[in-house]
Amino acid sequence: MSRSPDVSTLTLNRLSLYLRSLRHLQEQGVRRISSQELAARFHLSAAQIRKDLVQFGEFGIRGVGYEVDRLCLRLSELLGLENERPLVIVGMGNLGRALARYLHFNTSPFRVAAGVDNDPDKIGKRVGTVVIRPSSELARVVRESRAEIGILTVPAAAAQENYDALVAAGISAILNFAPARLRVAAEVPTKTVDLRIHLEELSYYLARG
Amino acid sequence: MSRSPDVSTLTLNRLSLYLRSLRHLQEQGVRRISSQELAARFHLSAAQIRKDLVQFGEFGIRGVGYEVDRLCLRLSELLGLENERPLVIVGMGNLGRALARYLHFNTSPFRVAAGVDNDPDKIGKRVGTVVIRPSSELARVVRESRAEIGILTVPAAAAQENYDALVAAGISAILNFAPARLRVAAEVPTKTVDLRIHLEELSYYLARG
DNA sequence: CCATGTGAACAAATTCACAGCA
DNA sequence: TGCTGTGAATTTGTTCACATGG
Repeated sequence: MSRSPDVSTLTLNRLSLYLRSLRHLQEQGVRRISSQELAARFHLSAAQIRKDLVQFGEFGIRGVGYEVDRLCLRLSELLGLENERPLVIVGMGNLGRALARYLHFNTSPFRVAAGVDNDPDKIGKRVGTVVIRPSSELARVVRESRAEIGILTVPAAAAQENYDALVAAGISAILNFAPARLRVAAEVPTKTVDLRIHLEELSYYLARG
Repeated sequence: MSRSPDVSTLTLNRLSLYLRSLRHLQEQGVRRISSQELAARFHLSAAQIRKDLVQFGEFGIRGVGYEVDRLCLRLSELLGLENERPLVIVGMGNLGRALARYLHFNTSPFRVAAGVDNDPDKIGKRVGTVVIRPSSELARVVRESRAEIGILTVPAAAAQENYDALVAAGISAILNFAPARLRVAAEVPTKTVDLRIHLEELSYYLARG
């Protein structure tokens, strides 16, 4: 399979926005749209939309614009959203349990397929539709659930260890919520969502103007 | 008060990382550290550390490095982390409730001071230490709790409306979890954490390699 | 025609390499 | 000497403006 020329995270994240915007248009029955109008409606940049899209093919029609249905489909394929994407949550504390319920609803194709924790009191408890299983069985849980993406919601101190366990269990990508700087595996794309960093950024703006 | 030359989000977020790293060193009893060693230990870039820091003053000693205690203090001041920062959570669904508990522990100076929801069944219920109050009283809740930062955890469809309500209630900064493109108030720094976008990025990497 | 696709101009961010000071 | 602080070089990302083609 040909390795596409590296696409930046910024571009990729905008593709998600475009897709979301286009789906709104779809619901409104809009059939075609120009980059200019798309930009105007959703506060985006028209030139950037075109530049972003053209990296993946010529999806537009000169003089006309883009067909909404077609572009939705292509973006959805590009982002790999046509297949189910089972998730496994590692760490069923407050955040893990909330995500188990939250990601269950309206986040297709992502579906929480399993959850593990190392607290014996939690094992066997049910959250949403998943039953909590022991961290020691992570590899088996990953195999059985066919989970591809791991959600890491353990305390910072346990993050690296559980990250490594996910990698060893054969997971293909990881979304980390622990406020920790991970030593990541090169072959496992990893994103960290660090709430504290966001709060501290806002705090900075509060402190100075 | 002098408006500092604009500092980028990227720099600001790294300052948070530096502070966190330095606190680890502090606990280990390290008194001084060079940018090079700091970079090596936490997988950062030495030149970038220096560039980032020097925007805010000359904190280092040539030929020696940085004093850990002093730099911690300066960064903490810079980021406005010396004062309590009360938070108000708008939308006490799964995510809101989880954050109410999660942000309660070990996230000083951030402290969840209040939570509101518009579901009558939830009003008066207690989550962690906060009692859920009605969204209609948001302005009063903000005033009484002295909340400066609002955490927006409502469904996408209700995001703009609740965002506007937070602004009207006099909040100073907002952290938004709703997967929605907000029309933001220029004077209210706003950050969005969009889980779906992160998942879709990972999905892209799974689809191509 | 008119909106896409695109090279060239511009801007932002990072890295390099070294001058200068403790 | 050895590190910080810093201009210059490089890389990365965005915007502009127009040639191209349906």
